[in-house]
Parts: sequence; structure tokens; C-alpha cells
Amino acid sequence: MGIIRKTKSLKRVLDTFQKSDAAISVVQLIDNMKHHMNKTTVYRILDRLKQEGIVHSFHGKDGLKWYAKCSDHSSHQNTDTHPHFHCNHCGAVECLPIDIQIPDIPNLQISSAEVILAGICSKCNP
Amino acid sequence: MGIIRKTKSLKRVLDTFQKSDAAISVVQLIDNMKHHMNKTTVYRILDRLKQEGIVHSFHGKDGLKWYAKCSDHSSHQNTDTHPHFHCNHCGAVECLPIDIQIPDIPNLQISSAEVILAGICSKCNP
DNA sequence: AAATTTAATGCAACTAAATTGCATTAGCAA
DNA sequence: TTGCTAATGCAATTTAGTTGCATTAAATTT
Repeated sequence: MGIIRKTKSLKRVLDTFQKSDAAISVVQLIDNMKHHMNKTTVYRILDRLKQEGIVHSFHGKDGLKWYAKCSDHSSHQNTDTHPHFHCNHCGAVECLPIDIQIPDIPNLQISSAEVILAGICSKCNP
Repeated sequence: MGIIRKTKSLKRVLDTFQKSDAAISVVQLIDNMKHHMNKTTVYRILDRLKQEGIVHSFHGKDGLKWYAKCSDHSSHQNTDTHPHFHCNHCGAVECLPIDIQIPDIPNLQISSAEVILAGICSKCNP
């Protein structure tokens, strides 16, 4: 399993993630790629990239699915609990390289966390 | 504006929230109510209950919309940042009465946070 | 308690995200 | 260059959520 063939489509999507640290929504990516590949292909490429630990996914504050590349050091950023920040002004979403401290809750075994923060990013906040 | 009429449908939905602290997904609620009202009505009643500060909404780890009643003391639980816990075993979702500490990030103005935790709840974890 | 007003509902049609089945295409190894 | 099959394109489908409009039923007034 995993990525077996380096197709043009795959390279094109991969390029998007390698050129920028920013997260991108599936909807946006499909639109960006619409002249080059089918939306089904985008979905399937994202699945493969995720399986390979190259990107991770999360749900934005609107419930839509977003993807971002995993940071270089941890190739399994899908399992850790770094938060995602959504700028309410420009719409950009970025991974924050910090760890949110989840307090121990009695009687609960917490194994994962998804944290979506929203506000104004540095570019929009002079 | 707000809730003006106490209709049978509204009372029925309200009952669901008053009988239990558990959160419920819209999809589940529509199914529970399917013999009593239309799905459009469920959506609209949830909107009204939210406007009134009786319930709050959030997106579950699957991206679906969930609702839960606001705790009695704070009638604006929609604005605070309590986390929601999703049991991977039984599927139940509950509000956690704690505050997650979001660290200050340089250059970011954070105005809201949505925290979804997942793991095993007390009932499923003997 | 009948008449009136309009919030609330039901229903069908619609939008948009995501998935599936299947025929076709194109990596890549032999 | 050939053969295998992963990957793709495309159309159809599923599902969450929304919208417009005619009808119904709370609540208010007479």
C-alpha cells in the first residue's frame, strides 16, 4: 500500500504542500487543481499523502476538511495535538508549533485532541 | 426575535436536552424525531434554541454538527471554550466542565477556541 | 369563543461535500 | 516493448444542510 506511482497529479498536489506551510481546504485545493485533475483524484491523492504521513487532516471551524503538511521532524503529526489557527480576516489556516496542555480528567482516557483556534493572524493584525 | 411560540415540536426537542446532559448530533436528533417532525423543523428549532442561549453547537471529530444544552449557570456557554469529549467506544459526546488554557501566541489575536477530545469515557472504561 | 395575525411547519427542490463503480489510461517493472 | 495494475476520469450516488412557498396552528385581540 501507500504511494506506489509518482504521477503528474500527485506531484502537482505534493508541490502545493511543499511550497507553503499553510493549510488548505479540500474545496480550495479542488478548485486550484480543476484544470489539471478531477476532484475524485484530489480526494484520493490526499488519502494517500495522509497514509504516508506526508500530510495530516483536520476539520476547520466550519466543519470542512483541511490538510497541511506534517512538519519535517515529526512525520506523524497526525497523531500529535498541535492546534490549528484560523484567521477570521483573511481565512488562512496554519498549524501552530506548540503543544496544548490537556488536563487529566478523572475517569476519562483521552487519546487525541483536535484544537481549532480562531482570531486574527499576524499579517492581518498590524 | 427568539422563541416566540411554544410549539409541540419545540417542546419535544427541548425535552431531549433537558432529560440528558449528553450532546447529540443533528443527524441523530433528526432520526430520533423523524416520526414527529420534519428535518427542516429540527434544524430551525436548533437555531432558535441556540439563539436563546439554551443550547450551543460545535463540530464533532467527524465534522458533523452537534448540539448540547448550556450549563445552568452560564447561559452563554456558546462563547466560552469548554472542551467536548468524544468516546471512541460508545460514540457518546459530552461537555467537559473545565477550561482549556490556550497559551499566548506571539502576533496572534485568539478570540475563540474549539477543542474536541477523543478517547474512552468512564462508562466504557471499567 | 370566534376572528385575526403571523410564527412555525411540511414538503419538495436544491446546493455542496464527499464517496462509489466502472471503463480507461499511464507508471513502471520484466 | 510488453504486460500488469495503480491511478485517473467521469457519471451517478449519498448525505448534510438550506431555501421558497403554501399551509397550519400558537397566541393575541375582539
